[in-house]
Amino acid sequence: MNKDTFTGEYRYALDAKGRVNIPAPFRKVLSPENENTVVITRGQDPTIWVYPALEWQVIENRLRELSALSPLNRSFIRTMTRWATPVTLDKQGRIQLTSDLIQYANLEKDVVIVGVINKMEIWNPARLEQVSAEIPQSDSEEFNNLAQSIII
Amino acid sequence: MNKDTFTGEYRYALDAKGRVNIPAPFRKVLSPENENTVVITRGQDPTIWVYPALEWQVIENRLRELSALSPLNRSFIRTMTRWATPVTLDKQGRIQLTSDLIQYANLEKDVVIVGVINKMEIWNPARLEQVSAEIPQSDSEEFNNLAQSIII
DNA sequence: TAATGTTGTGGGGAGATGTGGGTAATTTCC
DNA sequence: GGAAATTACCCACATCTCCCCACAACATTA
Repeated sequence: MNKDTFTGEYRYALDAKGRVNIPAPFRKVLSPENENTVVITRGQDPTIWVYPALEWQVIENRLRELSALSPLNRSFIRTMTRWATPVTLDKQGRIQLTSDLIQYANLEKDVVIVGVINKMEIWNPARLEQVSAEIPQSDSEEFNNLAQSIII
Repeated sequence: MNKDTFTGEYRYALDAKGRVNIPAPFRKVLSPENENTVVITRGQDPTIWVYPALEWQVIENRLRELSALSPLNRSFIRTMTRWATPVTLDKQGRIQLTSDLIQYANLEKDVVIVGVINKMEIWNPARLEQVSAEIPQSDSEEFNNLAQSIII
């Protein structure tokens, strides 16, 4: 099985302390070098992105190359890092979310965790449906072009 | 976890003596070679920049390489070094700010500390929101290009 | 069916963390 | 040199966070 590659969708409950389970199949492919640590941050959609620690370091290294002299770069670095928090899985395989991220993703009790190859996304189920409906789907030309460029 | 690399955002209170807490997660990644010492100085935005002592030495070396012959270089070197003050964390993990820097960053009781990879920034919360709103964001082409080249 | 392990969810308690204040040492100014 | 002000270091304590244990539901195997 591919290491650090996540696919599939799972439903869990966010508990009163703001903890959420990482799906057992995802825990199994999370490579040991991550030391049970992931980085949670704001996604581009209203969702929480969950990167394996190693994968996030790639982003960090790229950010480090950017000079802080340009205002645009400073702002970009800040928006990227501002919401990023490393968290470690507890003995039960859960992570603790920050209240800001819970708010940002509109999470309530029930959440959906989706594997999107190199990271996971934590969604409010209703929001996920909403966004999925808005975005062009299989009937759109763009979607077909993408599909043709990747599927073999 | 990456040493001397800071991400995330934390809220603290500046006390009557001008002291602020360094977020516990940041203290944990601050490598021992820094000997609990950081350098605080004026940021390019209205914020206080906080460098680990080691990282500041890298900056100093770069400044040293800049020729002092050009007036522009002299001015740049002067503004970077003029306000730079090394401070040591106390037993509780706080640092003492200088009144000049507090004024420069418009700090009042509540402050926000943001990790931006190689340093931290101490902000007046209102100022941070203001600057974030001013700078071209997702609607700017340049910003999107940066995002596409870095986000994975 | 019984036994055993895995998974998801809840909660309690020890230790860490954030914040205020006090006292002694040091500096500043006349 | 001495008084006043500032700084540096230490202690106190309420709150919160993280780590551990518990347990029910389900799956797996003997």
